[in-house]
Amino acid sequence: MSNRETGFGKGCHLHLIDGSAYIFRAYHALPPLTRKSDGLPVGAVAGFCNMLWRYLGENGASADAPTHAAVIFDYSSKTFRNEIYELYKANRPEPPEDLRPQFPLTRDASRAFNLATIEIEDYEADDIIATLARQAREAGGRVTIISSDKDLMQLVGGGVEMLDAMKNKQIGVDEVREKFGVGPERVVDVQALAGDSVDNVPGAPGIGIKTAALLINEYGDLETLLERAEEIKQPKRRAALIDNAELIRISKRLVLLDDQTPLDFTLDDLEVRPPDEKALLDFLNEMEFRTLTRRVADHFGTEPPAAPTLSPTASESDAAQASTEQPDFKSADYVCIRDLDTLKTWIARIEEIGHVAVDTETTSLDEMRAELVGISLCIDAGHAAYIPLTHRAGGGDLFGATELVEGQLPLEQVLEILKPVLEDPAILKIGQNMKYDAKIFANRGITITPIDDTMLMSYALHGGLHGHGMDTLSDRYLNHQPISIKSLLGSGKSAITFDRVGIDDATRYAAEDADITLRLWQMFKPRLHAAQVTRVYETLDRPLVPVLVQMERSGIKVDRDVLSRMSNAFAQKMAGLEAEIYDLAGERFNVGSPKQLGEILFDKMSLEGGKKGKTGAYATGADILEDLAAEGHDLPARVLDWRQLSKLKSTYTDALQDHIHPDTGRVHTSYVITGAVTGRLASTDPNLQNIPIRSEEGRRIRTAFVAETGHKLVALDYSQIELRILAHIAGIDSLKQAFREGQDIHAMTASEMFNVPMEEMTPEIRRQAKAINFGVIYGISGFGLARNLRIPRSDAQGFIDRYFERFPGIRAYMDDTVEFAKREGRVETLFGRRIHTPEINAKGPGAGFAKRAAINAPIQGTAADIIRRAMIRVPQAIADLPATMLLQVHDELVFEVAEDAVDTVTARVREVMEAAAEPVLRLDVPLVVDAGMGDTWAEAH
DNA sequence: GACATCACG
DNA sequence: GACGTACGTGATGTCC
Repeated sequence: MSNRETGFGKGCHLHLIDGSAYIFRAYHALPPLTRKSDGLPVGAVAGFCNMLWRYLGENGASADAPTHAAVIFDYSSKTFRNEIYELYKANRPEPPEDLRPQFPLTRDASRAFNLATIEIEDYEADDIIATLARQAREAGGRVTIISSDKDLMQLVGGGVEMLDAMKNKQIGVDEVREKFGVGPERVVDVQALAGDSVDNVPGAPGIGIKTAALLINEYGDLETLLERAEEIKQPKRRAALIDNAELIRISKRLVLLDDQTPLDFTLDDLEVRPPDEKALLDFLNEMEFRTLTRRVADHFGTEPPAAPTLSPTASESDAAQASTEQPDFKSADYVCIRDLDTLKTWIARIEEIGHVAVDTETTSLDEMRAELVGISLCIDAGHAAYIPLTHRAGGGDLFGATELVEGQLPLEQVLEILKPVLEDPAILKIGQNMKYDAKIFANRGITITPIDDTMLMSYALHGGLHGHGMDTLSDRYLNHQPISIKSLLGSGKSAITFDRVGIDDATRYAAEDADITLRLWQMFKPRLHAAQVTRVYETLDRPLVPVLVQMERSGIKVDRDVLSRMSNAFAQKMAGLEAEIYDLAGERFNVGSPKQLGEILFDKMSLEGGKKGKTGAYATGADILEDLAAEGHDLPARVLDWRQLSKLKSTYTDALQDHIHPDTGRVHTSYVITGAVTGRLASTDPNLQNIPIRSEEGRRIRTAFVAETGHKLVALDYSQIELRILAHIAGIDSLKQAFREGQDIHAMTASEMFNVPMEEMTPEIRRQAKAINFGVIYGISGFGLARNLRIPRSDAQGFIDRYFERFPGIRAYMDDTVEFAKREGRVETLFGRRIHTPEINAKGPGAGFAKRAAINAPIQGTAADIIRRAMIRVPQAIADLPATMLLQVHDELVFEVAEDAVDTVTARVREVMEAAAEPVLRLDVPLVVDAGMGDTWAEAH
């Protein structure tokens, strides 16, 4: 290949720079810079350029300067290794959105530095590096690989070294041996055994680098080891090797680099050339890297080219930029689009820029019933447009119906024109609470994608600090109070719908909303990185939007007759109870009024009981009435019965009927993604996450939730997920072991705590241990446990003390978590979701609440993250099956499935749910999912 | 609109 | 030593 007489050979020194690795490292190491003139993300490019410049500077002068150099990139994520093993690198998340446009720019950067820039389809950068390193070595030259990637360490030796440019650390044979426990020539054997969760190389289960090195050193090499696997004494290791021999061999093929990559150039083509002064400066200037441009210009002894930036005084910070360059809201330009030409001009501009803030105006907050009234768009701060579509004149005839106002483009036509834009994968649609708009569009046959959502960004950034509604965000982050919807619609009975709002007012309001959304997006987008919540936003929150859109639009079928019959039965029973209650009280009063009830019980009948706090009213909660009933008083007992029926009737059997959609015959709840600070969803209108189940009477309500004919409801729920997570986080070996062995965890806790053998366990002791287990998750206190178990506080404290004695790791977790929260003002889930705890350092009772919330949040939140991950993966897993995901109830998912697909769907969903933490997280405990099936939700659970 | 109550995980 | 408490939600009815 190379001409050894005159070309690459002895005395030559080849530098191979692992470009792809540096992009990712630069991206994660640096704050998210954007180009000032247009907001193009360039942080990774900046880091990459700085690295190259430093590299050239350090090497240019040294005696060890490279004679040849190249930067090597990955061509794409799919390579020939996917042919060997389908799942190779299947775990890799998509690169973050603001990194993607930087990939081609880094190639440009490499070329601007006049370095040979190489990428080859189907091959990873590592293979090209391996091939070039082999060629150089065979030609008698030296090689330095600028990378810290452990996958390249197999190449070290025989004149090949590595250099971690960021740490400026050499990696030679000794360093490789230190890392892998074997020499470079056996690195692949160790990697094949140990596997790699990052690249999804399977390896042998239970064998890590340490064990792998031990085995390889003992048997010499991998093949010998596999052939003689029967000789291994440890039964687990032996089985792991014998059972997985094939997988291990595949793993080796995955980690073994291909040093025979076909290349259409020679080493001689990689000879170092000095950078072209003008090309380099032009590139850096175009990227608007001022400091580096100046530095490079100084080096060449020339003037830097004229900066293209707008304001010479603007500082590097985005805050300064926001205040100097953004028009204020007073001078904002909001237009009303009433003709096709204007609309098309806007669309052309959107296509050019590649993103747009979108907001829909409708007649209802209920997306399933809402009529689309208008759409607003915003491309850059201060410039927004509103497209009125179905505004109507006020007044109207007897039924309120009126003709459309003149001067509006036809709805259908506008949707037809907008559809390709809204569905264009190259145009980012930005919204505030996009789930709402996505449903509005979905009901009109438009799948809006891809999206960004400022509400979800705020949730990831500021969870626990404040709400994430547009008014709050605009006030806090833009210092602007938007036009209130109330000022347009009024409130209460006289409120009008948005279609009755005048088009001028509507334009001001709607365009402003889109404008605010765009400005919030510009502000939040770079902050996601700074706060390290990009992964949370991009992998846990945003992808949930289309999933929930599908679930909410599907709804669940509810049998009105069942509910109606139950309502009647409840009414009758309540009437009977009321009569008894009046009789016992000696007068008629409103049983539903705690105030009146308190006066009857404690004043008139002089029962024991006290006043309560702020309002001075008697407390008449269920626990107090239960105590009274236990003492033999009939009235409180009857009231308890009445209250239960009243609750079931008003909240469920009556209210649920009103939520049955007239067209679909189904109930469509709405999930609030930002509803709970911990990462849980909240369900509203109606809340389907609190349908009764604990009482037999209430449970019957679930028989009204039914499957379509020929279908079944399937419910799958995580067993004890929060306790499992606690065992993992706190690292409690005995609990972890119990979960691994499938033991009764509450009985085991009881046995440990009270020294009762499992065979002699009584339900009562187990019940107490169960209460303690739950208490621990909630940030246990003697008072709370005492109240829950109805035992003296000193006894409860004794239990807790004993518990901590037996499980000291739990106390350590609690103390560490509270300490972290006090120091950082937040806690985190295992997936990096941040939950802020602003009250934790407060004085007074608030601190107690904050402490317990801080202890609970990582546990509850990690569980919430896990089921989010499952929900995001499930639709793909069952895409080919006649099944629909309908509901989520924190640790449970409910599906409607064609009868003959029940078993397949159950198996697939269970698999997804049980593996939902992986590959990001490898829990020390198994996740177990229970499943049920039936014609109604009562049977399925 | 605040409060008490009670449904769920 | 006192404080005042289990964690996270939403819907309903009463009362001001």
